[in-house]
Amino acid sequence: MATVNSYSGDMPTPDRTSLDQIVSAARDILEAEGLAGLTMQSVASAVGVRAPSLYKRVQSRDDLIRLVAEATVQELSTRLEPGATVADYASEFRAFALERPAGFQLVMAPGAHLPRPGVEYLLAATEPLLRATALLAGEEHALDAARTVTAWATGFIGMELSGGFNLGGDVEAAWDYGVERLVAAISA
Amino acid sequence: MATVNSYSGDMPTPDRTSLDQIVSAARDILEAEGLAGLTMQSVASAVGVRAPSLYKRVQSRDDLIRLVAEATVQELSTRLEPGATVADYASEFRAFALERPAGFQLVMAPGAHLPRPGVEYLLAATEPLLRATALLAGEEHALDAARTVTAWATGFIGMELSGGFNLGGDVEAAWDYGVERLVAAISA
DNA sequence: ACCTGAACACCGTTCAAGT
DNA sequence: ACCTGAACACCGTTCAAGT
Repeated sequence: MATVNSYSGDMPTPDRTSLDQIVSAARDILEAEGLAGLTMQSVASAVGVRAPSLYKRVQSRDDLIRLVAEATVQELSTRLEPGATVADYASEFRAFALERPAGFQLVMAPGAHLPRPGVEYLLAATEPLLRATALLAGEEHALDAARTVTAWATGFIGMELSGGFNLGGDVEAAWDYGVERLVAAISA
Repeated sequence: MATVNSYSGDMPTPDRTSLDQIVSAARDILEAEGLAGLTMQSVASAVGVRAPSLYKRVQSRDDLIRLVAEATVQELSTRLEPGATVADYASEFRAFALERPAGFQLVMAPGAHLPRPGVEYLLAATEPLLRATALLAGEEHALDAARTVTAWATGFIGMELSGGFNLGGDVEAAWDYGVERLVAAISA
């Protein structure tokens, strides 16, 4: 006679985890252990299953990494509210990067052989910046200006995260100097 | 009786490879196969020995990666001749990055858990740029200006390499626009 | 002295077998 | 239907044994 916890013929077993839980655990492991530490086993263990079970929800480790990247851009998008100035946008961009450095790097500077988030996620994140740069540089230079600001901010943050500022000096002051100069540079 | 090729007691066997050859092979593999493809076995096979032999010249895979990063910065340094303008410097920087994208990324945007080249290598590479920015921005802003230019160029190239320019538009024109604006921005 | 095979503890991934 | 152990082909690294 079947008890509540035993197998009862053809009754489907309840799911022991979910894709959301897997991606969320993967994001935390990425920040704590780096990309090399993001293994199928570590993720599986974090959500309470064995590694092979992950393949029910995810096609491969690369697929999981792509989902992590997409969740990261999506979170970034919600942080970058429309209506902000270019300086606000840059500030929020940097704050996010310092909170989730590994995720930020995965999105903004992935290695050549790493999966990239779908274009639609990147477009959503750059939308509000484009509106801010249009105000400064004019509609016809909005894209160039947005790229210039994004490139600078991404490069700056990357150097900051990888300790590239070992020549000394005040990092905050260097950021403020850069924002000020960039904004002036793209203003028509 | 011993022949030429057989072991003759205590005579040391001639080295079958060298550290230079190992690092050089590793750099080529990095570009061709990515960091994940840079395995001790692939490097060993490229230089004609077995993986365990590499540990005679290299402490670990991470140590080898550090040596690769340092050789890459060193090559970059020799390319960045003193006396160049900021625009020249940026151009050469980008040309190098497009030739050795994986090495460039390893040096300029390493993940948090990757080995970094020693500071002396980075200092040597930034020296000529500091002299160029001093001419434009004045001695007291030379460092801030150099960081701003380097951050922008690194970010731009990173976006270019990772396909971040999928919103369309002319990448060369965007580069020229950025250089022009940056140079103007840091000029006193 | 340098190099190697064998071994160990890990990876990602597949698949038949369990419930 | 979901989950698992066992298996396979890989990793990095160590070490005793070969020359």
